[in-house]
Amino acid sequence: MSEPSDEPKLSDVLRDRREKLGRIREAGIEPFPHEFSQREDIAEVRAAHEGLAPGIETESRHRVAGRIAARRGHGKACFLDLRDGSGQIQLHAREDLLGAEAYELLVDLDLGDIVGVEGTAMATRRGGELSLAIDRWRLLSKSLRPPPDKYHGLEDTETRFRRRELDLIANEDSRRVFRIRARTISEVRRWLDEHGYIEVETPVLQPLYGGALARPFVTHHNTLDRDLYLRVATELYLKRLVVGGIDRVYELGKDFRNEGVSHKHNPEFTMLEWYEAYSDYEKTAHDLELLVAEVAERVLGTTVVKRGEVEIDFAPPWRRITLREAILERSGIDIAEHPSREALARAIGGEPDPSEGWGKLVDGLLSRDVEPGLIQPTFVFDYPTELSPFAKAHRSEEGLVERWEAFAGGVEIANSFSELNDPDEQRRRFEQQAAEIARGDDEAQPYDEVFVEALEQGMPPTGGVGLGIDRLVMMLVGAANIREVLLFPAMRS
RNA sequence: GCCCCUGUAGCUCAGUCGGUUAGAGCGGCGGCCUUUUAAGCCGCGCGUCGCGGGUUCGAAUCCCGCCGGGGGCACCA
Repeated sequence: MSEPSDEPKLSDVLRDRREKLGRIREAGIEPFPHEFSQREDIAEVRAAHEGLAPGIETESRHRVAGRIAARRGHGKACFLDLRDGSGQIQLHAREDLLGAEAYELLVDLDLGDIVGVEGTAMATRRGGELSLAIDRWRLLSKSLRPPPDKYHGLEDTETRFRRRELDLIANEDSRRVFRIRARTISEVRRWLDEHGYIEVETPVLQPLYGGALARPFVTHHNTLDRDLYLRVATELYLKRLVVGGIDRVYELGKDFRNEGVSHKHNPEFTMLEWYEAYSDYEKTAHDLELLVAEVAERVLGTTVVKRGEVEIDFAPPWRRITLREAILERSGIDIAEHPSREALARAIGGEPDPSEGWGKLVDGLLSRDVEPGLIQPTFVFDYPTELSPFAKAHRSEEGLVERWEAFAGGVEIANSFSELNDPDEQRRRFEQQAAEIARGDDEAQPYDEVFVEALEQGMPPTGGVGLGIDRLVMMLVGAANIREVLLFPAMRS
């Protein structure tokens, strides 16, 4: 659908618009003028005349601009729907107000053309719809391609995702999703800023990747003649900043993981990570439920969101359960009774993949049996050490680390731990990861000496959180697919 | 990577036990209409039936391959 403009055979629709453009130029009208200043947002005009009684014609003049979304002609008058970024308003165009020539040119416009108009506010007699009775107008940009169907909108998913501009033109639902996304990100920032966190930017291109169990994208720096990785997480750099004395730090940006796409995965996605010194995973859990509830309240006006038929309430406190209990509850398997890889594999019943250690098997139980059932916001606490190379050992449970993951709508939305700050223990964890790599796990962590040395410098006890922004937005808008909340999601091609 | 489904006009879709010239609504074009609301009325179909090959007297329809999309599996803190 992205053929060049000199395609050999234009459809009649396209040809007609080209011809119309020619006629406009011949008439001495510039179809792409430079500006249309001193206009009001359509939403402001609407607000100024809310509740105007049917049949009333005011003297109140307004100047607005936007795209023509629909037209209903009546001979020597017509109605146009004009939409800008703030909203939509009806225009009443009458030949007696505009003059014959201006009226004819207006009627000759196409749906999708962008115009600026001036007129007085009125409400129609029967419907009482607020309208502008226009007496001046000007073409601001000629549209050479037809807009999507004005009633059905644009439904083809491929076109909606590949040509998001058409989706935004056609579908109010889509416009709403991305307004909510923007407000969500801004409210998350505001919450962190107000709680004393410093926002930072760390490298996206990294000589060594780390901070998450994931495969990276590899790229190449030409003049340095070396491979670099696109970050899979911001974790290790942010903790170095905590070592540096930034006690409350966060970064909100893209991570990249070389993985397949699914309804909850996109190769590049927006992640928030924050770290608070002198804190632990109990505190971060409390902060997360507070943050999400406050953001939902500010963005949506409620902590309750609908997801299909189900209502999810983000008001704290969220349910808390240990990983062991969660798995026992959903699968009947008590992982504590099967401490070896072989025993657990036997309990599950499948033949274990040689690249899967005990931790991976536990992880499999979690994502297959537990995660889909966690609809109301839930913290799952206390994970196997093997799965969490950067989390601190549990203060009382052998073999576990102080880590939780938060789930809602059957999807993981956040992850947190009491950060490991013992450099020697961190070294041992990296060695464990090396063993996983040797076993064939290509998502294990490469050894990062600079990071360990940073810990040797001394890092205070710290709580850290990663919150998946796309997934949070999915929850807030009730989307079942991550692509609905990404403007330009990854597509096969 | 595997399995299933799918691709028809600018948009939304019908048509597929193989059979005349491929249809509808919206949009577009021409005409009527000065308070409509998916405005209405009259007339006009604007098309590489995803692409390539095959079977057949005849293919949108059946077969094979390719490309795009969707769903599921796998993968994925």
